[in-house]
Amino acid sequence: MEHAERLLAAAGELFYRQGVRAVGMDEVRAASGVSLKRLYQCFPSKEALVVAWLERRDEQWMSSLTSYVRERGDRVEAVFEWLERWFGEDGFRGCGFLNAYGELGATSEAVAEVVRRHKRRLRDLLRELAGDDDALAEQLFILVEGATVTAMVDPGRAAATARAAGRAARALTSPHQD
Amino acid sequence: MEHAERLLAAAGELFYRQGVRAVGMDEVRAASGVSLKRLYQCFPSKEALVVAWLERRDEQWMSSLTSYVRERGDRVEAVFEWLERWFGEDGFRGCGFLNAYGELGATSEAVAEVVRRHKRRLRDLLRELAGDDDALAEQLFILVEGATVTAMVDPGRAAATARAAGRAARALTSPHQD
DNA sequence: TTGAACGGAGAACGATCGTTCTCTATGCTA
DNA sequence: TAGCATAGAGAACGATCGTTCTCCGTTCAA
Repeated sequence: MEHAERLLAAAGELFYRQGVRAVGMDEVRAASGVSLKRLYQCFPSKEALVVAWLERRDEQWMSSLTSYVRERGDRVEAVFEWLERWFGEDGFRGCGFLNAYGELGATSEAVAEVVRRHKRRLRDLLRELAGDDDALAEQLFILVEGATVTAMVDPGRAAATARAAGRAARALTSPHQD
Repeated sequence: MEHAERLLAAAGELFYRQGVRAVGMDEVRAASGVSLKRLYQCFPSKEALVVAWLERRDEQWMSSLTSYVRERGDRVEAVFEWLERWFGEDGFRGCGFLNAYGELGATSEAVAEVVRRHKRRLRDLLRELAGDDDALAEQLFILVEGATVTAMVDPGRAAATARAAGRAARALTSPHQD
């Protein structure tokens, strides 16, 4: 359906930029150009819209990161190059999943579940890039998460943050080589 | 004033557990036992209450972490031992500052500012523990932030997350010694 | 040309929000 | 005892929320 896509794009932009609870359904209607009646035909509640947004964001975010690192020979460093680009995008405001979890995770189990699923997928990708080294993958995951929230709070130094995390990743991946 | 402390304790618990916007002022009144009239005498608006909560939390959180590492000879590893304890506390739900920033940072400049100030203080402490090595301090900061949000989303593995971050910190601090 | 199904605009609804106001009881001062 | 300031309980207010409903114009089959 055409309308669902317009709704998800408009709602996602608003949710990400302002936080979920700060955005009313009428604001989604105005930004998407889809009538309120059809909005509720596509998504029976605001919670359903939020969950659908996060699922779509998971697919797009993971697919963008995955194809970037695939094109660069599955090197771990490519993850942090990709992060640096992402942090520099207009309107970057941290991890939409972590923000949604902090805001709604205690209230909505459906939101908490889709966030955990996204983080599991990210961890799986990092484990694969780490050659199935679970301990290293966990450290890389922590670096990615830490760099992302740090870049959110201090966007002026976001590029430096991504590079610092990338250097840490390199040191952890090849601890005896520098 | 006695009432302000009761209000901050009750409101902080609610804000941290449920998210700020999910908590109404009447809920704060009920949990604190302070009348609505006096609540607004102590804090002229909800935003003022939120900011005061974050400032108090900054003092308590930083002072708890600082005294813990001081008692252990200012070792960097002590930071991650402290994190592991924190993650295991009842009701742990990640970093209250990051959660507040994600929820309100785009709306309230006062909230954004107090969060940035708290993160600056944490970074300053880590820089001191890192012997004024800025690059190392930045990596330690990223590890602390990453471990905290990871522990929020997956509390069942929070202790393992803290230890993984601690091992990464050790490797980065003494890269040629293991 | 008629009529029935549909869709959009937006009014309406009940709930809840942050904030203020009213009312009454209490205690203190003269 | 009389009068006044104060405080708490909670009603009230206007705004806004998520959600539903009403109205009216359009489309298309017969």
